[in-house]
Amino acid sequence: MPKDATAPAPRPMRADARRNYNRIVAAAETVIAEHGAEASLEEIARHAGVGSATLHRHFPTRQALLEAVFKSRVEALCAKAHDLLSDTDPGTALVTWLRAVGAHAVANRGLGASLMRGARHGDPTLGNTCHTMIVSAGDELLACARQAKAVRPEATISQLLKLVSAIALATEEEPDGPTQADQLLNLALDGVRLHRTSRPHE
Amino acid sequence: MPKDATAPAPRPMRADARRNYNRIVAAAETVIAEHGAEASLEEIARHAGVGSATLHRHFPTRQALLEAVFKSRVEALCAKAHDLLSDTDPGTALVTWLRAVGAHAVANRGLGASLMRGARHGDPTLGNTCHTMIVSAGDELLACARQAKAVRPEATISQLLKLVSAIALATEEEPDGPTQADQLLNLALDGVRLHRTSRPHE
DNA sequence: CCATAACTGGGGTGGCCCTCCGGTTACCGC
DNA sequence: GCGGTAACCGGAGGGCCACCCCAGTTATGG
Repeated sequence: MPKDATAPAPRPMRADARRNYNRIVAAAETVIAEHGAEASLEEIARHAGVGSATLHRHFPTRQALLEAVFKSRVEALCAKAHDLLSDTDPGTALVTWLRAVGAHAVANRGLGASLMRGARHGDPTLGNTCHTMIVSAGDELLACARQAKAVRPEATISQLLKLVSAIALATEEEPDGPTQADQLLNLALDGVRLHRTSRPHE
Repeated sequence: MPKDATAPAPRPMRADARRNYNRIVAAAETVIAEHGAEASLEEIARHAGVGSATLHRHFPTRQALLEAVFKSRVEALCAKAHDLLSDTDPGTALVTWLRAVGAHAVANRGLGASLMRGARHGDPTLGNTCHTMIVSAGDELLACARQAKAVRPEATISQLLKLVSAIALATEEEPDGPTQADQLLNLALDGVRLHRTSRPHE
C-alpha cells in the first residue's frame, strides 16, 4: 500500500481517489502560488485534470484545501520553533521565528489569511489544525522569552501571530512585499514610540 | 473625463444623473455597513432602485464607489489631523490620530483595505484620492512628532498607515474587533521587545 | 415647444461556487 | 480469474455575480 504520511486513512482510500487527491493538492500549490489563495477552485480542478465535483468532494471548503496545501510548510515552521527552543537567547529566538512565520506568510500568499481564519470558532474540526499547530509551537517560544523578560509580558502568542499575519496580509500583494513586511515587523517589534531611555521625562 | 461628481463643476452632470449618483452612494453606505466592503454591487443597485448598468457607469470600479462612500469619513479624519497639529504633545497627537484611523477602519469595514488598495500604482486618477489625503494629513503629524523626537525617525507615514490598516484588516471580522485592534496597535506602538527600559505606558 | 444629446435599465455574456446523478472503476470474497 | 458491490468520477445544471450593449426615455438648450 502506498504510504503518504500527509493523510491519515482510518478507512483506506481507494487508489484512484488518493491519486486525484494528490493531483489536486499539487495543482492547488501551483495555482495558488500564481494567483493567490483566492484562486478559482475550478481552475485548480481544471489544472489537476479532474472535475470540480471531485475537488469539492475531497475538500468541502476552500479552507480544507488550503490546509492541505500549507500543511507541510506549517510543519516546517513548527519544527523550526522546536529547534529554536534550545537557543541561548529566547527573545531573539522568538523574533527569529516570528520573522520566519511572516516570510512564509508573505511568500505563500494567503497563508496569513488562512491562519487567521483558522481562528474562527465556526469549524472546530475543519480547518484549524494549522492554526492550532502554529499557536502551540509559538506559545512555547513565547513562554521562554517571557520568562527571560525579553518581551512585554502582556503580549499573547495570539496577538503576535495576528500581528504578523496582518502585516503579511497587508504586504503580500505589493511588489516588494517581503521587504516591506520585514520593515513593518521590525517597527512593530521595536515600537514606534521612542520611550525616553535614560529618564522618563513625562 | 465627464464626471468628477464631488468637485463643484458648473453643470457637468444632468440632474437625474446626480440624483441617481447620490442614491447609489446612500445605498452603498447602508449595504456596506451591513455586508462589508465586499458587498454585492447588484444588491447596492437594487437597494438604490437603479439598474446595475447605472451603478457601473457612475462607478467604473468598486474602488471608485468605496472612495465616494468613505470620502466624508476620510475628510473628517484629515480635519482631525489638522486639529491635532496644534497639540502640545506631537507624539501623543500622532498616536491619537493613528488610533482614530484604526477605529474608523475597523468600524467602516473595508476602509482599511480601501486605503491599502489606494496605494496601488495602477490607477493614478481613480481611487487613490482617499489614500493621498490620508497620507498627506498624517505626514504633517508625523513630521511634528519626529521633530519632537517622539517617534522612531526611520518610520514613514506609509508604514504607520499600513500597519494600522493591516491591524484593522486582520481584526475587522472578529467579534470584538475594536478591542483587539486597539490592543494590537498599542503593542505595535510600544514594541514587543523589552529593551533597556520598560516604561510601557504612563 | 422641439431637437438633441445625455442618461437609463433590461437583458445578455461569461465566470464562479456548489450539487445532483448516471456511468465507471477499484476492491474483496469466492 | 471473476463477478458483485460500493466507492468514486465528472458532466450538467442552478444560483449568484460583475460587467457590457443597445434601444428607449428624459432633461435641457435654443
